[in-house]
Amino acid sequence: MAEKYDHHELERRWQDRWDSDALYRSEVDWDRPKHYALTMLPYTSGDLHIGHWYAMVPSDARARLMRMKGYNVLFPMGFDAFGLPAENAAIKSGVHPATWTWANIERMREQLRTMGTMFDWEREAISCDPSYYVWTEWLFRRLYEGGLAYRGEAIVNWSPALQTVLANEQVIDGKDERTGAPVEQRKMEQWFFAITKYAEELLDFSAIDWAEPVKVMQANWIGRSEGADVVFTTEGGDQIPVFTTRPDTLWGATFMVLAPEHDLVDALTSDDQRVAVDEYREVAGSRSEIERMEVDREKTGVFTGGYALNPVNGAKIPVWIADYVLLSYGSGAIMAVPAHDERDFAFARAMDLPVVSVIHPEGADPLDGETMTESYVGPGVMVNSGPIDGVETTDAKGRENPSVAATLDWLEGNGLGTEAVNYRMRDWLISRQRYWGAPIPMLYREDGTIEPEQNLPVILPEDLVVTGGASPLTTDEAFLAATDSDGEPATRETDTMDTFMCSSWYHYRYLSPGFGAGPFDPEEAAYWLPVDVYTGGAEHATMHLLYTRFFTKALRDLGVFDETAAVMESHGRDPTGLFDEPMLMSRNQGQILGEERTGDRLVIAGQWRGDRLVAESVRVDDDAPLDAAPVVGELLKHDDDSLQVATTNGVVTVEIPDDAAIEIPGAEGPSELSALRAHVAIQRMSKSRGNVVNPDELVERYGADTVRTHLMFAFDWEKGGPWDSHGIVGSRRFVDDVWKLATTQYEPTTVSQDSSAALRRLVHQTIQKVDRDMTAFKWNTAVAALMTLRNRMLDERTSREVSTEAWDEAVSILLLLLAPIAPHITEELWHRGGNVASIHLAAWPEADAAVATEPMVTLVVQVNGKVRDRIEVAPDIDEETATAAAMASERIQAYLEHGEVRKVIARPPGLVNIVIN
RNA sequence: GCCGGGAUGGCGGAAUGGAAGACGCGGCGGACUCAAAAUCCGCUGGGCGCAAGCCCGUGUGGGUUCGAAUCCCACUCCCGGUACCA
Repeated sequence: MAEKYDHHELERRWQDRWDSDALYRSEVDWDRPKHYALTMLPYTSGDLHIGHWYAMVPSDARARLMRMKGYNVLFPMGFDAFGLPAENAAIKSGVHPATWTWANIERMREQLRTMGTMFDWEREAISCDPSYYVWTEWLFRRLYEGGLAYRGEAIVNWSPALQTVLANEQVIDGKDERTGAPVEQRKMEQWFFAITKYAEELLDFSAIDWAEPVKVMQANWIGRSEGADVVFTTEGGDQIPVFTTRPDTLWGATFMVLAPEHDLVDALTSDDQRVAVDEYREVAGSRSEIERMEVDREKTGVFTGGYALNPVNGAKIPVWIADYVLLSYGSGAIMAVPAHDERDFAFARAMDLPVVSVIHPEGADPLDGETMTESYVGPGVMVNSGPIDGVETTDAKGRENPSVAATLDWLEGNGLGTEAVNYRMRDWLISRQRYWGAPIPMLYREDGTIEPEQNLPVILPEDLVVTGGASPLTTDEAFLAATDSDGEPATRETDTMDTFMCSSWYHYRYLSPGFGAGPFDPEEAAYWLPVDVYTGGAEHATMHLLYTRFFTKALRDLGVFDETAAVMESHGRDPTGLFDEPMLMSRNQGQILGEERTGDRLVIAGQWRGDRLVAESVRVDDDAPLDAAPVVGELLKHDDDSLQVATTNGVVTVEIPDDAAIEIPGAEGPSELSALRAHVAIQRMSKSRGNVVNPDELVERYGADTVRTHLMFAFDWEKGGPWDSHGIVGSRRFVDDVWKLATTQYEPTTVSQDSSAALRRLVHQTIQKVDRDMTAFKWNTAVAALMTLRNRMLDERTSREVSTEAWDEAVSILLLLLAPIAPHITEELWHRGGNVASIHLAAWPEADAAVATEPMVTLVVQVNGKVRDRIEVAPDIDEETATAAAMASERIQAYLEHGEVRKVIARPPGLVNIVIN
C-alpha cells in the first residue's frame, strides 16, 4: 500500500532542504542567458493576505518555468517598509514604527516561506534599513544636482487627517486613495520631481510589452493635448498667456476667466470690485477639493473690473475670476468662448455675458449667440473669424482639424501665438510632513539658500515618539542641527520622501543589497538589467508603474547607469536602449474579492404574478420576523432582475422592476437595484466585513501546493473574482491524484500499441498546451490541461493497456509540467521516482510534434451551416476527398434529397459545409 | 460626461470566424459502509421524443458571412480609470 500524502511534513521538509542547498541562489554567469523576474514587493502591513499569494504565486511559477527552460533566473523579494500605517500603529499601540515594521517583516518572511517560492533571500532589500535609504537619499541628491528635484510653491493636496501633503496620483475624488481621508487645496512650498519633463517620453510605450489597460491609463493620466499658447494683454499692459485646444475659436472669445489664485488678479481688480473679488477668493480658498469637484455645481465667479485685449481682433473683453478655472492646469487663465464650450456657456448665461458664435454648424441654421440654449461643438464652417472665415472645421483634434491648422499658421505668421502642447500630469510632489520615511537630505543655510547634505545617510532618529500631530522631526533639536559645506550651522529639512520614491528603484537595490559604493553594483546590473517580467496590481498604473518608468529614465540621463553600460560592453552586451525602461514585460493580476454572500433577510412587498412575486418594495432587515407579510426570506441567489428567496413556504422567485423601492440600511449611495445586487454579491475583502480569506489557514488545511494550484486554476488571472471556499477541494483532489499516479506501482496486463500511442499523443499535446499557456500567463487553462492528462492517466491505470514506457513517460512529464505550479509534491515524487537532483533543476520537457500529431481527425460535416455528421478522416485529407466523403455520408444523403447542392465549402481536415436550397 | 474592459449552464470559467460550454465546483443517481465522511462509477444548458434524432441556446435589437460567443452598427447593464484639464 502506497504511503499517504501528508502535505505538512513534506512541504516543510522541502522548504528546509531548498534553503540548505541554496537551490534558489542566483549568481551572475555571463555564459548563460539571464532572466530577471520580479513581483511587486509587499508593504509591511504584518499579514500576507490571499491577494499577495494570488499576485506572487503565478510570478513564481513563471520564474520556475524560465529556469527549467535554461535561463539563469533572478527572483528576489523585499519589503516596502516606510509609510503611514507604521505611524498609525505607533499612535494606537505605543510601539515605535521601527519596532512594528521589523516585527512585521519577521512574520511576513515566515508566511512567504510557506508559499514555496524560489525567492533568492540573499537579495532581500528593505526600504527602511539605513543601508537602503542612504541610496534613496543619494538618488534624491543626484536628481537635485541634475535639476530634476526642486523646491517650489504650488497649490498642493493637504490632508488634515494625515497631517501631510499628497501627490496628485494619490488623490482620488478629493480623498486620499489609501485611507479616504479628505484633502484640501493649499498653497505650499514643497519638494517636487520634474516628471513632466519626461511627459513625452513616458507616452512612448513602444519598447515595452505591458498590459494594454495600464498603458491607456498612463496615457490618459499624462493627458497630452495639442493647441496654442496665445497672449492676451490687460489694459495695464500685463500679459495673460492662455493655452487653448481650440485657437480657431479665438474670434468667439467674449471674456476671460482667471483662477481665483492667479497672480494678476490683484493688478486687474478695480477699486469698486475689490471687496467682491477678495470675498470670492476667500470663499473659493476655503472650499474643499470635494466641494469644488461636485458635478453640476452652479458656476460662480466675480468680475475683476479689469479688461484685456483679444490679440486677434483687438476686442476689449472683461476679465473675471471663477473657481472652474484651475491654477494648476495650463496657465491658470482661459479665454472663454461660450458659444463653443459647455463650461464657458454655463458661466456666460449665469453671469449674463455675451455669446458670439463663430461656427456655422453643418446642415443647420446659423447659430445666434443670444438665443442659443447650449454650446455647439462639432463640424461646420468658421464664421465671424476674420482671416479664417469660411474654413471648414471638423471633430478632429489639433492640426488634424483644418480650422485649427489654419489658425495656428495664421497666429504664427503674425506673431500672435505659438503651437503648443499641454499635459494634464503635474510634477510629482514627493515631500511628506511625516516621520516614518526616508529623510530628504537637504540643508537650509543661514543665508537663506539651500544645499544638499554631503554626509549621507541622514539617519532617521529612532528615539522619537510619534504622536499623530506634526512630525517629531520638526522639534528634535539633535536632528535639526546640521553643518553646511562651509562649516556654518544650518537647519535640516524635516520632510521625508513619498514611499513611492523608495519603491521606484528597489529592483536595482535587489541586485546587490549589501553594496556600499553605490545604489547597485554595476557588475550585477550589467548582467541582470533590465527586469524581464514584472507582475503586480494594476491599481498602481498611475502611481508606482508611472514613477518607476520616470525614475529609470531620469537615472539614465543623470549617468547613474554609465558604469553599468561600460561593464556590459566589456562582456560584449550592447547597452543601447537597455536603460530606457525598468521592466520590459508587465502583467497585472485582477483582484480576489470576498466570497459571495447569501443569507441576508429580505422583506418584500408586491404582487403575485403566477408563481413569481413582482416586488414593489424590498428592504434588507435581518431582524424581521419570518412570518411577516407578504414575503420574508433569506436570499439564496440573484440574477440580473430577479432574486431567489428562501421562505418558510419554499423558494420564491422575486422579480425586481426598475421602479421598486429598495431600502438597504447602512448602504452608501442611492438604494437601487444595482446597490442591492452589489450589497448581496461580491465584496472587497476587508476586516470590517469579516470576509477576509486567510492563506495561512488554507495552507494548513490543504497544503501550499493545493493553494497555489487553486489560485491559478479558479480564475482568469488578469481578471480575478470572488473567492469560493468550496472550489478548492477540486484542486486538492487533483494534487491527491497526482500523488496516487506517481506512487502506485503500474503494471500492464496486455499492452496495446494503440493505447500506448494515444497516451503518448496526449502527453505531448499537453506539453505543447501547458508551455504555450504558461508563457502567456494563462494559468487556468494550463492547469486544466494537466487535469485532463490526470483524468486520462486514471483511466489508463484502470485499463492497464499502455506500456510501462509510455506510463513512465506520462508520470515524469506530468511532474515536470506541474513543478512550477506545485513545487513541493513534484519534488518529492521526482525523488521517489529515483531522481537524485532537484526537479527544479531539470530541463523543461520538449514536445515531440510527430508524437503529438493525431492519426485521425474528426471532419465536421455541415448542411447549411448546421452540423449533421462527423466522420473520422486522415489529417492530410485534401478538399476533394473530404467533400466526397462528406457527400457519401448516409446522414448527409438524407438532407441532400431535400434540395439541390448550390455550393460546398471544404476546409479540410476539419470541416465541410454543404449549402443546399 | 470621457477613456478602457466586460456580459457564455446553478457557480468559476473554456472556445477569437468553423463541433458552444474544455477543466473544476455544485447537483442528481448508483457502488462501498451498520452509518457518515472520504473514495469510486454514471448523468448533468433548456425543450420535444420510447428511440434514432429534432428544435432552441453565448446581455438586447439589427447587419456582414456558406458559417458569428467571436467581425460591424445601435442599445442596456456591470466593472475599472478619470473628470469644470480650457
